[in-house]
Amino acid sequence: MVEDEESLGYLLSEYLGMKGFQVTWAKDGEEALELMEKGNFDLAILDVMMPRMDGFALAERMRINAMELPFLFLTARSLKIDVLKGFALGAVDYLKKPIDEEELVVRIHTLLSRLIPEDRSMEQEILVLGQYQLDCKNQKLIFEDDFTTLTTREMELLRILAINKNNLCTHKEILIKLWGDNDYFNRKSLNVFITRLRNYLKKDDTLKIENVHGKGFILRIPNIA
Amino acid sequence: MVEDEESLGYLLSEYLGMKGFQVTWAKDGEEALELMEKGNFDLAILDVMMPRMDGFALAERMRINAMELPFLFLTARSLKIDVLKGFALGAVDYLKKPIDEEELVVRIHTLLSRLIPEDRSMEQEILVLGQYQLDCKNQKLIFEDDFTTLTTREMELLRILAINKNNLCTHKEILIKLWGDNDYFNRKSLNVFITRLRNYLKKDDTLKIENVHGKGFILRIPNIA
DNA sequence: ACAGGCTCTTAATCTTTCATTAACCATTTT
DNA sequence: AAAATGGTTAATGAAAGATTAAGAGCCTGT
Repeated sequence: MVEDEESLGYLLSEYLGMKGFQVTWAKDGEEALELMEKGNFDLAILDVMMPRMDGFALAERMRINAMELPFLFLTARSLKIDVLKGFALGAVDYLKKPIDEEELVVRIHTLLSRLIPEDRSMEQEILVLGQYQLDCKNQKLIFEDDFTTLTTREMELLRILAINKNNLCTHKEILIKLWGDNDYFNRKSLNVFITRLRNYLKKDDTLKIENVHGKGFILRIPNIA
Repeated sequence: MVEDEESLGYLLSEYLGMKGFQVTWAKDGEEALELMEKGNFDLAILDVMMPRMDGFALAERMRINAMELPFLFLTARSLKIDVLKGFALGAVDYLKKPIDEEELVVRIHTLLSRLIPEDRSMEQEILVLGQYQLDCKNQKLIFEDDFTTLTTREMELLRILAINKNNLCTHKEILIKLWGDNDYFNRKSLNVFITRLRNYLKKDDTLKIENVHGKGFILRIPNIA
């Protein structure tokens, strides 16, 4: 929750805590962005009217920093233009003040129940990567008649890159999925694994793991017509 | 849409149809249930106050009949107890009358994008700039078969200009959005980036980044008839 | 219990990238 | 003409990334 106002912030964080949510209260946009870097949140509640960086600007910055965190706005400004702007920025809800705490709670529950169930249980077993094949279940990377046995981490990383081939996978996304936490050391680990995968994949020189500075990686696999 | 009132029902179904939705209008709960039996719907919009069977009762019946159709309520009764009851029944949203049609549209879009999993259009933002395409997620500026990887700042700046194509983007607006602060040095930085973008874009000489002295910049893209 | 593989993390070091700043010139406004 | 604003190019330094090697756990079998 990002809320500059002491009284409302206190009231809401206490109330939501009482209702079983784990709430972290940031008092301005800067603080919020720092906290979000760590990454372990399910939903952000942003006040629109804040002195230094308003909620809209914060949402914009979140997008720029590639935070894939759903957010909703709280605001007294119920002008139509603001509501539309809010949704245009990608908000999942837009609540007008005065906030009714109980309503907020049920709306959060509704949103979370829609947002969290992201089960990827039905994944493909064998992914084709250029001249390679990745057998996820057996953790084999197959090239012609030969194969390498990958470690669990290597396989999971390659699998994420492969599923999103030719599309950016952000550090955050990868780290949260594989390490459960986005910090300095895990990020270093990730680099080591990227190097390993690059080595494994160099038999097919059309495959490239590209880096997008400050953002993440892209496994580039040329599309053959 | 289930709405007993002639005028509002007509207005809304027309408006939503105009906005590209395929709308079926049921005038009471019974009719709604029949239609739902056979029809393939994505979302139900239920008025709460209806004479024979109200929206809540209808939602209850839908649950009993195991219809797994997401629904939202429209109502003039904004009593807290009603809002809570609405969500308790499984509503995905609860909108208070008077309805603002535009807000309704964006809320429906937001809901559908969350509810229909295959919708990846949100992330795949690709803007067309003359002969170029800007792939925002991957930070690529594509020209024919070739592409350049842009830095984050370059991409964000070009994105803002592109979204407001042929319209002025003020320095202030840009600086607040990308740098979070509007001062002398950031402004100098902005100039450097504008120069870079002009370089990237010169393969299509119909594209121009114009300066409006003392105000800001305009990305001019001729509209082809 | 402990030796020997594995696997992952941490460290150390080197390379690359990119936003910023500076320096200087051009253009526009007053 | 002076002052302010805008444009371009290049240098700089901090941050991010790449690579290699060493260290720390963790199984497994004896």
